[in-house]
Amino acid sequence: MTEPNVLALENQVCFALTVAARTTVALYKPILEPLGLTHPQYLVMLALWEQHPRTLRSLAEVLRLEPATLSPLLKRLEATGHIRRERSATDERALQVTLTEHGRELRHIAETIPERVAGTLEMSPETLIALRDTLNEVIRATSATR
Amino acid sequence: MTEPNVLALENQVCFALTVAARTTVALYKPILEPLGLTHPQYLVMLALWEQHPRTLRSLAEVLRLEPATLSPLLKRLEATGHIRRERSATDERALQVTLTEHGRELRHIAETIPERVAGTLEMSPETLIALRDTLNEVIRATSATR
DNA sequence: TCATAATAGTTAGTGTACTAACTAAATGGA
DNA sequence: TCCATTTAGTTAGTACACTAACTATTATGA
Repeated sequence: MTEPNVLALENQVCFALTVAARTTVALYKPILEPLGLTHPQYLVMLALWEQHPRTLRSLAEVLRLEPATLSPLLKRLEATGHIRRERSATDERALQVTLTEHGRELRHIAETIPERVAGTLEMSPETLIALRDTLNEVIRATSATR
Repeated sequence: MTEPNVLALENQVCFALTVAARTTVALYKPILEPLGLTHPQYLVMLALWEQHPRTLRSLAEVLRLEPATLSPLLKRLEATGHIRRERSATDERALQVTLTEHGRELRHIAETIPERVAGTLEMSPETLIALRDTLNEVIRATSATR
């Protein structure tokens, strides 16, 4: 009776998770490059296309990132002309993030991206939806304090 | 007939993937801290417990990391006394990575880790295995050139 | 054999992503 | 009202993770 090796790299869900995340993000790189965006920046744009203006805090919450991570990222997005960063008039502490004209227009091009990515994944829509749901289950279980 | 928003953050598999990877890795942090390891360093240790000594290149391949990423990481693992870095006698280009006595001994403690992590995931073994298999499918599809 | 190509690591530069420590502004009792 | 507390961002420091450019060593083929 040979017991399974619990420490085998191949058996680690977390290893599969980090590698899958990296290889999938890498898939976006050539697609996002023409838009002048990195993948984390693209996620910020998705959040802003859904609702803008919104504060750094609001973005940090939906993206599940620390404000300290987002702060310099937003500065880079401003430098590339995608967004504007300005203090809220009603609350001087809050940083209002607004899409520029350029940032708004990118949405039309971006709309073709999910299909292109899904294409190279070679997986049925059902499998992808199931994967997404399981991942959200993982996120829920691993973020008990939120 | 309302068409689904393909750009909705909630619908992005890649977003769920990166967040799940980050929150799951975060789960390991307090567990690995007593061992003086980060999660990427832990993965290197897993690879070395399976087989050592082995070269930087060999590690980069199984971990699916660039040699440039692993190079400084291994230096940190050497500084904390987990491994030894030395040039191969037969090929002066190759970097042989060997576990130290301390690095070998950590394996016993590490053997309890997978169970503890799986516990907080609150998911059945079957679901976890299915998740791992789907992730490996994603990895395969997104790494066509390997 | 000897120049050329291939291979193995390293370094520099950029961009996340985190924690801890900080500043500034708003809030909320006493 | 005014001081303590909370809230919103920023900065500094550490650690990945990538590409591009580099050095050093080994392999190869005319």
